[in-house]
Amino acid sequence: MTGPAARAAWLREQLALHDYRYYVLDDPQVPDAEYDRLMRELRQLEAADPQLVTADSPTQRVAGSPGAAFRAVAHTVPMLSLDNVFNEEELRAFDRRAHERLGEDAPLTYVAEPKLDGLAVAVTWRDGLLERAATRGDGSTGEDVTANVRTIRSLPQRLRAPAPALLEARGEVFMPLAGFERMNREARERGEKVFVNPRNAAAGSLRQLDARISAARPLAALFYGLGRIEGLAAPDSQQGLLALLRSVGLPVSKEARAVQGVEGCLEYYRDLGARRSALPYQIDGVVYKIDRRSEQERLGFLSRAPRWAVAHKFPADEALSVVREVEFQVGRTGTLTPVARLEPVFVGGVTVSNVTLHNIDEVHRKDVRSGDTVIVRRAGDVIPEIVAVVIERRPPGAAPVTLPQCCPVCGSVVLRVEGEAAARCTGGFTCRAQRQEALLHFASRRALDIEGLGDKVVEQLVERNEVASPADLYRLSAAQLAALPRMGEKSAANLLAALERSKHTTLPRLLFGLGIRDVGEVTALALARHFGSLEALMAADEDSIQRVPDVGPVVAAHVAAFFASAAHRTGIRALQEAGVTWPDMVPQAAADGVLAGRTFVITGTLTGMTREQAQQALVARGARVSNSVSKKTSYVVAGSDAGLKLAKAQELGIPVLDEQGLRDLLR
DNA sequence: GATCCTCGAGTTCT
DNA sequence: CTCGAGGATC
Repeated sequence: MTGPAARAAWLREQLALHDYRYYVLDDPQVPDAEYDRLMRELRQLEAADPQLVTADSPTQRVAGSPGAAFRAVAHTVPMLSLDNVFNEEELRAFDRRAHERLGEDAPLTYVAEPKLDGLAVAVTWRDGLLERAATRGDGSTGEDVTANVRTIRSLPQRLRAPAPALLEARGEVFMPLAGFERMNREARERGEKVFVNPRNAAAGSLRQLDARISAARPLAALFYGLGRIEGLAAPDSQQGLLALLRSVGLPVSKEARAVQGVEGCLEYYRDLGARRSALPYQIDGVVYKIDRRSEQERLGFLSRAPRWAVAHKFPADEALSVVREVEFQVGRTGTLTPVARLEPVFVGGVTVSNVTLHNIDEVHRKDVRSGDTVIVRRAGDVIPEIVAVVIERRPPGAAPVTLPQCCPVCGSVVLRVEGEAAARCTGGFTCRAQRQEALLHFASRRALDIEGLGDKVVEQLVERNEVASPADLYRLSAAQLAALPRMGEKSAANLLAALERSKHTTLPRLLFGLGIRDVGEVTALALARHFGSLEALMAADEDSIQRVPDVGPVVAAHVAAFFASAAHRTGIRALQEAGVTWPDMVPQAAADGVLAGRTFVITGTLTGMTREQAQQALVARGARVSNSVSKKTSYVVAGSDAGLKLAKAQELGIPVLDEQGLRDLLR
């Protein structure tokens, strides 16, 4: 692609990037005039050749205009932004240029600091008293936010002596994560709107016209730069500046550190990156500044950024994308789950094109519509989510998503039980999607564990009407399997062997695999233990099923109804006839063993054994193994890379065992 | 009746 | 991992 088409694509990309900075980060990096210039050029290209117009082109939307309600403040010394580097190579190039300009061969001393995800501010103290605070704005003029900044507790109204006659310090106002989450939780409880991320929360709080509202917001600030200073010589290094700021009582990052050369910078970057999620505030990268002021002065400035400092960004974990459509998937139990199909977007290190919206209420709460521009996040947790819709960019005429009346797969009526979040297809096993998902569940690792029977194979088998129920799987021939696409003789033989292996199973696995509503792994085990055999369970009435621990009226009714169905009874007989067997279990009332009465939670990665093996070893000794940490948990076994569960255990003061500790205990 | 503890179900990508 | 909801407990 060359010529106008390539240029148009480039312009769209640039504009999207600026939109992202504007809407998501609230931190535009180009003046409005530059944005307008790019937009004008794109419009001209598209007017000359309408074929160049794409649906997601920024020319196709209605623009919103930012309001200005605060008094303007001119910055005597411009507030510059920083140039960004996104990788090691670009950082090396930056360092090389600095060396060349300085005519210096030895490694340079840098001060490395976290780049906070907040709002840059300039705060002035005259004779030690806080006089004025301003946002960066476009760099030469910002907004007067003195009243709001005064409410930030970590920021002194009066500097500690000896304070210079005048000090304009520059820093970042931000919202610590704990405060952000608390504030959003409270807002949600009151039914108010929540903030998309800490950055927007900080920006919104600072722009509050009513300073009493800002005062209630958990804002904080850290300082790192100098605007003006009078009555005292400016420090001759960045380290000296940080020391001065600290000495007059201003908050300064504890993470700031002097490092030597590019290698020192990279080491700092990797270290901070690894600890990023454990920091109490959100950061989007690292800033390196050449330490010595004499060197800073010799390097000077580019048009709008200093040549002696650079921001090294972490890969973004939020990005903008466009919703192609919202589809409804049908699950094993018939649940209709809305899924947003997105324009593929690279976020958090992977390309995301599908995002679940959980249920229809969630869709309406976030008000996601086809064609909407949305903010997609894939943060520490793996599963991407739609954080919010950028309302300003909604295409005209976009209609709200509605729950389908009929199942999109089989056309059966969709029913939504009053008070329940989920809507269900009533088709049961007549619905192809439900049959397919039920088979996949039956074959899954924790059920019959049929290796090689993945979604593609099952989809084919169901589509060709070769398999309708689990028992049909065991009647498949090598020839039938080998006829499937992407399935050769070898794979077919492997799958048959896996099917053969799966015939020797256990009662809990079978019960789980049948897919009775509300019967998962744990409940299946409890039922198996209590009744000992499938026959005993099938013969039991609702009341006796309720006597199983943790089974109440709802679950008991589902179990009884399942086995009352003639189709299910036939299906089970067919499985037995196909040769599926499982040993009966000895019914046991309560567990005994050395660890009886103790509850364990296993988290993280173990090295010498799998989590399943650890679980079995514990259960064999009479312990309970649960999935969630609470006051009732006796021990948490934490392998490497343990996450929130370990944190929760520490918070609740629950003893934590490492892998060795677990071994000792088992011995 | 309220609250806490669990379990179940659904989901993404490499 | 998160959310919703069932079950147990006070």
